[in-house]
Amino acid sequence: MSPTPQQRRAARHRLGTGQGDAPPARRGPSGGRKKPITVDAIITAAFGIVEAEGYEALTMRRVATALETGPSSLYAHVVNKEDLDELLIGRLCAGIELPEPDPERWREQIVGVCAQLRDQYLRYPGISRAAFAAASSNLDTLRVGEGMLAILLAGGIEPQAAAWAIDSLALYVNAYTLELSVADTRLGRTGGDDWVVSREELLRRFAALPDSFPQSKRYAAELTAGTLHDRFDFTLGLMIDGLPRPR
Amino acid sequence: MSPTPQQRRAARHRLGTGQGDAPPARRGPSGGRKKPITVDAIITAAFGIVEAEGYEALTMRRVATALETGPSSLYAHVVNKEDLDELLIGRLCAGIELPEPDPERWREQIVGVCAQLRDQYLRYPGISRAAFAAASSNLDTLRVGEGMLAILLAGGIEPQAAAWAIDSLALYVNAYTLELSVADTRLGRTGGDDWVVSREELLRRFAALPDSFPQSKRYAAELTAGTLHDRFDFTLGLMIDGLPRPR
DNA sequence: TCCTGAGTAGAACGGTGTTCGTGACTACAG
DNA sequence: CTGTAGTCACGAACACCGTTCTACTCAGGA
Repeated sequence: MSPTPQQRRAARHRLGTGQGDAPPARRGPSGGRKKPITVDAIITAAFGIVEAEGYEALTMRRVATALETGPSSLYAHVVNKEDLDELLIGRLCAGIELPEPDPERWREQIVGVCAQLRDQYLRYPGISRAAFAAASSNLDTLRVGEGMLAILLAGGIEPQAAAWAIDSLALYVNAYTLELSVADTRLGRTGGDDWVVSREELLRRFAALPDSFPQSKRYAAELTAGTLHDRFDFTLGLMIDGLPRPR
Repeated sequence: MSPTPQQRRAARHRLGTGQGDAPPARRGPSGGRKKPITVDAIITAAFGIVEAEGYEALTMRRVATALETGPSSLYAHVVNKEDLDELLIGRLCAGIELPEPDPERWREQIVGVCAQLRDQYLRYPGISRAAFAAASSNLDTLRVGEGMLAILLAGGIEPQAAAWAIDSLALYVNAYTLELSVADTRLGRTGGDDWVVSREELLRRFAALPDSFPQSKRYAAELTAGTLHDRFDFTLGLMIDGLPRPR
C-alpha cells in the first residue's frame, strides 16, 4: 500500500527519517493516456502560478487546471491547501545554499543566507504568507535554521543569543518580503521603475500632512529614503552587530 | 448628498484634512425601527468577533448577522473587506497612547509603545494579518509612527536611522504577533498553560532529529527557551541598542 | 479469465466576497 | 395633505473558493 498523503505529511512532521520514503514504484507511467500526477508536478505547477500571478492566484483549482485535471485529483497527493503551502516553502528552503561556517566571515555569511531567503521570497510574491504558517515545522526549514545557527556559533555568539537571533532574523525576512509583496500588488502590477514616481507621490503626501505631524513632515525625506534593500541591510546590521560575544 | 463609502475611504487616504468631514447630519435616528447601521457599529461588531473567535472568523456575513442584517447592507458603509480591515487597524492604532517624548527615558518609552502595539495585536488574534496590508496608509497608523519618531529623535538618534528604525520596529511587532497568533490557532484553541507541554514536546522532537542537525540538537534548550515575551524583548533590545547616536 | 485496488475525475456541498434590483422609509416642495 | 426625490436596507443571485463523495478506468496478480 503506497502511503496516503496524510501519512506522508505525518512523516514529514515526525522529523525522524532524514529523507527516506523511497519513491513507491510509481505503478506505471503507463505509456499513453496523460502525464500522471505527482507531488512534484503539483509543486512545480504551483510555483509557476505564484511566480507569474502571485500567491493570491494560487488556488487548488488553478493548479488543477494547470495540470489539466479537476481539483479533486490533487487530494490524492496533497492533504490540504495548507499542506501545499508547506511543501512550497519546503522546496524553497531546500534551495538555499548554506556555506561552511567560517569564523572569520560569519557576518557576511549570515547576511548572505538572509539575502538568499529574501530573494527567493520576492521571486514568488506573497509566498511569505505561507511561510508564516509553516515556519519551524518542516524539515527543510529546520535545515536552514541549523545552518544559520552553525554560522553564528562559529562566529562566537552566545548560544542563547544565537538561538533567539536566528528566529528574529527569519521572522524579519519573512515580514520584510511580505510587506514588499503586498505593497507591490496594491498599486497595480506595473513592474519596473514606477516606485520612483511612487516616492515623489509619497513625499507630496507627507507634505500635505496636517500640522499635528511635525516630525513626519520634517523628516519626510528620511522616511521615504532608501534604494532597493537599504532598509533591509540596515535592520539586519542592527540585529547582527548587537549580538553579544563573550570573547 | 452624503458621501459614499468610496469617497470616505478616498478622503481617509488623501491625508489632508485632519479629521474634518463633520458627521453628516445623520439624517434621523428615526425613533423606532431598528438601530441604524453605522460605520462605527460595524467596526465594533467586527472587533467583537475577532476578539472572541479570531481574525479567521471575521467575515462580512458574520458581521452582518451580528448586526442582524444581510451582508449587502454593509456595503453602503464600507467599500470592501479590505476597507474594513483598514478601519480596524485604524481604530486599533487610535487607541495607542503616545507619551510626551522625554530625552532621559526614550528607551523605555519606545519599548512601551511597541509593547502596547503587541498587546493590542494579541488581544485580537490574527489581526496583524490585516495590519500588514494596511500599514503606512492610514492616518491613525501614521500618528503612532509620528509618535515613535518623536521619541527616537528626542533620544538623540540620527534622523535617517530613526526613520528606518520605526519602520523595522513596527514590522517586527506585526510579524511577532502574527506568528504567535497562527501558532496559537494551529494547535487547537486550548487557552492557558498548554504551551508548557508544547515545549516538552518540542524538546522531544529536537532530540529525535537526525544527526545532520548537530547544533539544533545540542542547543535545543536554547532554541526552545524563553518565557512569554523574552524573545520579543531580546529582539527589540537588539534593534534599539544598536541605533547610532552622533552625540 | 476475473478481481482488486490505486489513481483519476465529475458533480456537488457549504462557504466566501460582492453586486443588482427592489422595497420601505424619511424629508421636503407643492 | 399629497406627491416626489433620495437614502438606506435587504433578499437573491453570481462567481469563486476548499473540500468531499462517488463513480470509473485500468494495470497487475490469481
